[in-house]
Amino acid sequence: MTAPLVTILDDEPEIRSMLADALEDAGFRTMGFGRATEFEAMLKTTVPDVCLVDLGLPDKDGLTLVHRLALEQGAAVIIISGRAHVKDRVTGLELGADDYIIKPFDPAEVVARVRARLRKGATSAPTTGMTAQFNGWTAYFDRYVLEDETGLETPFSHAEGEVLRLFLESPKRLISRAQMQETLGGAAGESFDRAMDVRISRLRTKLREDPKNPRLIKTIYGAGYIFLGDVNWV
Amino acid sequence: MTAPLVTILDDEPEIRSMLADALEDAGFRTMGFGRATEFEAMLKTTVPDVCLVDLGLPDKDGLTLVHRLALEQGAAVIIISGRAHVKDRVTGLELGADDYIIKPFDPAEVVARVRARLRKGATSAPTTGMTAQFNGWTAYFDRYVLEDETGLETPFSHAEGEVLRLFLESPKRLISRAQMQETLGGAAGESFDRAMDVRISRLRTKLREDPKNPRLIKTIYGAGYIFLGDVNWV
DNA sequence: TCCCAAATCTTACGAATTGTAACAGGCGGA
DNA sequence: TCCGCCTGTTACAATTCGTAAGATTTGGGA
Repeated sequence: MTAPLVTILDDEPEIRSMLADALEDAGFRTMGFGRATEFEAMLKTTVPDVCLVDLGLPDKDGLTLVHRLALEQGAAVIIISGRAHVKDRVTGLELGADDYIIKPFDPAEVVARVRARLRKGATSAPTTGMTAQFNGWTAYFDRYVLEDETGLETPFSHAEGEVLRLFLESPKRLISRAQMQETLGGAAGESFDRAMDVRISRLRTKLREDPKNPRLIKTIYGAGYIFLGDVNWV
Repeated sequence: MTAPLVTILDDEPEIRSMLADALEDAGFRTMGFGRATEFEAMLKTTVPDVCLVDLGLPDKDGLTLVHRLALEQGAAVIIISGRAHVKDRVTGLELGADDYIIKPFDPAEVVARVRARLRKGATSAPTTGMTAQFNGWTAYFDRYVLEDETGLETPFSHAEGEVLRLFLESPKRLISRAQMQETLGGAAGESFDRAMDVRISRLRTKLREDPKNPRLIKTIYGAGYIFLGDVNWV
């Protein structure tokens, strides 16, 4: 199994990146979301291990989201909120949250609490497997190897794997540049997004895409990327 | 099924009764203790579901107690402490506590957090044994010896053993450099972290890894290491 | 249809990360 | 004390990945 996946749902980008940095230093994978709708779209294809949820979301009521998460998904839910009243905390926990952290918080404590949640039971959830098959390819994320339909193996790097995983977790769906930047560039410099293009370019090469006619990774000019391909996680 | 049993370990009688009242109102059974020794005596005959532990005990260090509890018993452990520093909270949680509540607290929140712990089935962490088998190798941590599939023995040092144990405890998962630093030398400066690389290099040699194509310990550039191999602790 | 600005792709290069050999200090046992 | 082992440090080679810059493509407007 690969590193546990922690999702971060918060409308403030600085908080997202601060949490992502701390969690990635601790060895977790992270995915960040600024809106509940994007987050919910992800849930359809991916099963996170721990969900950090900010209650003050612009587009949706966080509490009902928490309630649904706790009920439907096996993931642990940790609320992060500026509302410090005992009443808020109690209702949050009663609705199914596993923990409640008050803003402002120390990233180290968040990491510790995420670890505490994972320690118990949370591993029961069938985390997204470490192998995916698509269009003749097989991607082994534990070994960082991409396998041909003929059995020929091509290694891929961590950076390439991050992109590939993002695609495979949300196939046939538009992935905006910002979204990609978020879950990828967490640790890296925020400066130039050309880095992402290079990653994708390198990934395309390994997937032997025809530059004139990409079959798997399609560019949507001005919007983002879309990964076509019938993905099957094993 | 009977009501869950919550134990309260705190040297202040008022706090004990306040918590007991709130918890019993919520439908739990409770047992109160003013000293760690009494509490430990109880543990021999009874298995609580949730343990509330105050760190400021007169007769024993609360943290080591928490550590033992978390390790040996399957019970959930919630620390209640007057020490509010982030550092205290982090160490408490890292030692195995499931939650950390700061005095003064609202009984209603304690009840909510106890419920949250009970909601997810508490399962005890697997205690690591002294011997592990993986891919033809057998590691004896009590003897500091690594055994070949042919029975050939290679001794390994303490430093190498630390790394190997870390790998064997989390196989097929990305282990970040920071995480490794933490469980190994921790205190040392960040600048001299090359020591870790050397440890791993030496371990690789003993495992007879092919430098160009490591099969067991794989490096993830910019992220950490991953140990492939089917581990079986004995 | 043609043109242009913006967006994206690709290549080359260099900074940062990691591997490993060699050296040095420390510690314990003979 | 001497000797051997363990372990951290240094130095240099190898690898990865972001950045810069030029090439190419896209989409809208003339």
